[in-house]
This record gives sequence, structure tokens and C-alpha cells, in this order.
Amino acid sequence: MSHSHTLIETLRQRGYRVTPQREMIVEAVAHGRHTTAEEVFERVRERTQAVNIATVYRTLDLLVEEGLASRTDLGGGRVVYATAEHGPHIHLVCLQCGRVIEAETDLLESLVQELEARYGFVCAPQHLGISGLCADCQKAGAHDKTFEEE
Amino acid sequence: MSHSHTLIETLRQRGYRVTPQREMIVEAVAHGRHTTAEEVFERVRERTQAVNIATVYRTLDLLVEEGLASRTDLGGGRVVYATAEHGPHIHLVCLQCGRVIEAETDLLESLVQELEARYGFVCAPQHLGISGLCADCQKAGAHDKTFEEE
DNA sequence: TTCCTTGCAAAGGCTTTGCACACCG
DNA sequence: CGGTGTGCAAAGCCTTTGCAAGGAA
Repeated sequence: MSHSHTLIETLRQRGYRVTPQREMIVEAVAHGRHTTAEEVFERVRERTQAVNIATVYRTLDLLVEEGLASRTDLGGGRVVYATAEHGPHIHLVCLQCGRVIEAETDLLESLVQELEARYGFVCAPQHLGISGLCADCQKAGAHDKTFEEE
Repeated sequence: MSHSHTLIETLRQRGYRVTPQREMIVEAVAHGRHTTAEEVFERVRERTQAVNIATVYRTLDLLVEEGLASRTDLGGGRVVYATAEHGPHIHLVCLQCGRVIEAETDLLESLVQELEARYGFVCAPQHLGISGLCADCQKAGAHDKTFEEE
């Protein structure tokens, strides 16, 4: 609540207009940890019909452009948003059950350094998920070879 | 050539029918290092009109299911394929110029181990690209803030 | 009052699917 | 021949866009 309020104030200070739609969309993004555009839309719709999916996309783009939210591509066409205040984190995406686990970014430190040292490549690992199999699916699906085969 | 020939023979041995379309599609995938479905289609089309994009998608799916090719989601809706013989590698995707750099997987060893240790998550980092800025774009676009903002 | 924002509907890009015909084995 | 594989065209999904009306400042 106060979290999304801060974001709204920031938008206002930067000269953007504060509309009920933007308030509700920002609140919906701030509510989840990693949320799809569709989920944002649905959450807002629970409150009112006065929001269009196009506005959701436009507002999410605005938040990302203004650095107030992050956009992460989890692969397979799944894109999730999170407010910047959540802080950077990695998304572990289970190929089997689709679950998303958040991991700390310290895991990536050595990788980030090596990529820069070897290739001069400065990366933003938060932009993409890492796919694999979660602990549960490994037990449950030891017989399923989908993963190993690829 | 002999590379794609091997793949075709494998398909035959596994009971799949060998059609001219499959031969050409497999050759096109084997030709590149990371190729989109559209690129495969275009390469085949240079030889003959007798191929449909739907067949390209179906054949690529088949190759992936059979473990003969890998599918990597580079983010932003870009999906590339590579024959399994190329061996696993990481794709570094430049957010600015779109270039794709291939990196060695040894970079990921510690990350993979840590993810398993901390979360029991067994990952396939080859499935997803890592986005960031390549060396050239860092120099060229020091003024461009697109990257930092997200 | 100004002109930024929104809703609506259509268009886009990529991928999948249903169906009848073609052709590999 | 039998059944797999293909072409074609349509549909599906997700996202973007043009335009006129609405509303924040």
C-alpha cells in the first residue's frame, strides 16, 4: 500500500498524470513478487471493470522505462514484473511444474565477473529466468526424461 | 553435411520417416550455430519452395523431443535452435544490438552447484540466454540509459 | 483549457492445429 | 498399401497501435 503509494508519488513528481488506472495497476504489481501482465489485469479487474489490458501493458512499460519496476523474461513467453523495491533477484523456473523460485543474486557474482573479464559482456541476469527442475519435480518425475533430453 | 546426415540416420533408426523436407530442415539447423525457426525456413526456401513453415516448426519440435537439438529462449520472444553436437553453451544476448555471443558452460559450474545446494534446483542454463550489454555497445552507448534503468 | 491517458478494436508477430492429400517404407 | 508427414489456411496467444473521447492538472 504505502509501497505503491511511493511509486505513484514518484510518477507524479516526474510529471506523469496520476489516474485511477495507474494507481490500481501499480498497486497490483507491488502486491505480487513476480506478476504477469495478465495477473495484474485480473487483480485490478476484481476491483473494477474500468481498466483495459492495453492500459496495463502501457503502464507496465512506463514503470520499467522509469526504472520503477523490472521486467523478467522467464522463457516460454512468460514475462513477469516486479517493483524495483523488491530488489534484484534471480528467478528459477521449473520446466515441469512451472513454479518460480526466487534466489539471491550473490550466486551470480562470480559469473558476472567472469563474463566481463572474458567477453567484456556486462550482464543483467535479473532479466532472464534460469530454467531447470525444482526439487519436488526431480523426485516426482525421475522417470520423465523431458529435461535430460534437451 | 555429414553432420546433418548423422542426424537424419538417427531419425530413420528411431522409426521416423526421412522426407526431403526433414533432410533440408536438419541441414539448415546443423548449418548455423544458433538459428531461429524463421532462419531455418528461409535457408530451406533458398533451395526449394516445397517446404512450409509449419513443417519447420514440427520438425524442430521433433528434433528437440528426440534430444537431437536444443532449444534456447533468448528472451524477448527469440527462440534459437542448435544441434546437440554443438555441445552445450551459453548465449549472451546484447540488449542493445541483439548480437548473440556464445560462452563456455564452465562459467556456470559454481552457479549450478550452488543452486542445487541451496534450493535443490537442477538447472539447464543452456535453455535460456543471458542478457546484458556487449563490449561494443558499452563503448558506443555509454549515454544510453536503457540498461541501467531496468 | 490543454494535452496526456484511456478504451476500443484492429492489427501484428509468432506458433499451433485440423484436415485432406501425399508419399515413405 | 498403411499410416506417417506435409501443405494450406485458419485459429490462438500475447502484445502493440491508431484514433477519438475522457479527464488530470
